[in-house]
Amino acid sequence: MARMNADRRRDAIVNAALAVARRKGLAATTVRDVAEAMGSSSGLVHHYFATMDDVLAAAFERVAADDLRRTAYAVAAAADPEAALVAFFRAYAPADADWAFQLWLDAWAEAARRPALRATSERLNLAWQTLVEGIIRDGVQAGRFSCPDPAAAAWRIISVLDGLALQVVAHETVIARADMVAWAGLVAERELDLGEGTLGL
Amino acid sequence: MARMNADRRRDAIVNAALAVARRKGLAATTVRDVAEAMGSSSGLVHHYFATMDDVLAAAFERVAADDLRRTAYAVAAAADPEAALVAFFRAYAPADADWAFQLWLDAWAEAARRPALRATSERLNLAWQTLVEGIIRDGVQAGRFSCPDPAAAAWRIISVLDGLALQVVAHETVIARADMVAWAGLVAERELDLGEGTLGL
DNA sequence: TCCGCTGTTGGACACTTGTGCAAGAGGGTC
DNA sequence: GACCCTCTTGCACAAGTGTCCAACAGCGGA
Repeated sequence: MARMNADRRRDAIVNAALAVARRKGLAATTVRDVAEAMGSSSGLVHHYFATMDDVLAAAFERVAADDLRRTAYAVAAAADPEAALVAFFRAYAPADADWAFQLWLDAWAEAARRPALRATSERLNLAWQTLVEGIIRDGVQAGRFSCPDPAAAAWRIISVLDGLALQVVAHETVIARADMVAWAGLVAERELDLGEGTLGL
Repeated sequence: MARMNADRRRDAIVNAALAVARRKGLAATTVRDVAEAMGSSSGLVHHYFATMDDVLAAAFERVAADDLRRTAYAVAAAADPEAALVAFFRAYAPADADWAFQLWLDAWAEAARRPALRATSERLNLAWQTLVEGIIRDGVQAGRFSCPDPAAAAWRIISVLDGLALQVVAHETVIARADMVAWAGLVAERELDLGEGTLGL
């Protein structure tokens, strides 16, 4: 294997772990899988990460933080608070991202057994909530939304989305993909005292 | 080990699996764990269940179906639709049932890798939704609730609950346990066109 | 050209996993 | 007492797990 400096190699490991996790899920990803995907030896993985928990946490962080950044960017580019909210919903549930949400499912379940993964998913969940809370506060300040408790409203909006997405990804057939976003949008409209259908989701 | 007939032994295995899953989670429960908890050999487990997937599915089913029965009973005993809804919320989130919800987390995540577990969690999720939908329909018929789409409303109510519970169990600190029920109750009040605080959750 | 640093190897280690199976034991029936 | 059916054992099997480490290789600087 070609030599790399520490930073590049760490990156390569995380990328390889992600490629495997995408196929098998976070919980089923092993050191040897990662090494093989990278085309190197398994010892190399442990040269950079003390435990497998750390590898998985880093891989999960890469996806979730990227998604968050992408979404925050789309939100920031929106013309008004309503558009920002719509941008959030659209970015949250891209049609082909079942595997990414499966990563969340694995992270939440494995949190009980893997401390590093748990810390990462907690941090990122908080960051997503903060993003939504920010959208709401902006809308309230601009006089477009009415919401007595933006923090709580943000948690509720995120939670319906998570709860619905969970059904879509884990059970596929029970809820239609389109309903997921539409229904979460409806909850958001009620939270912010918008007319039903205002967001057009 | 004392001899048992097929039914009793199957029961004993499921109970043992549950005792282990309660401590370690569904995903981390092994054949040998189950055998040890039962005080027997590991071969015995496979005499009754073809695969480990089947054991876990049966164990999960025992808890989730019991909870459902208990909740359905409390709901049926309620004096009016509002009380039925409150009974549902109370039964859904007992203070000491973090381990039970961790089972759900494991089931959802493992659904991608274990067909039997997936089928079971799908079936039970649908049953829970049906229960809530029934409460709503009864309330609408009695003229106490107003709800244009009981099926969708039921999914939304269950999903907020799941999404919030998930944060409580996986991350513990980010959401207060009391807020979980109160917030889900608020969403339900809006779904059914009840005055805010009507349910008193 | 040689040296030393550091990235990299490949396998050892000690377990653990689900599964399959020949052999044995218990209890009821004749 | 003998028989048989069924429950039960205990281990073999092959594969896989995370972790660790002595040895090696390649590159930059002297």
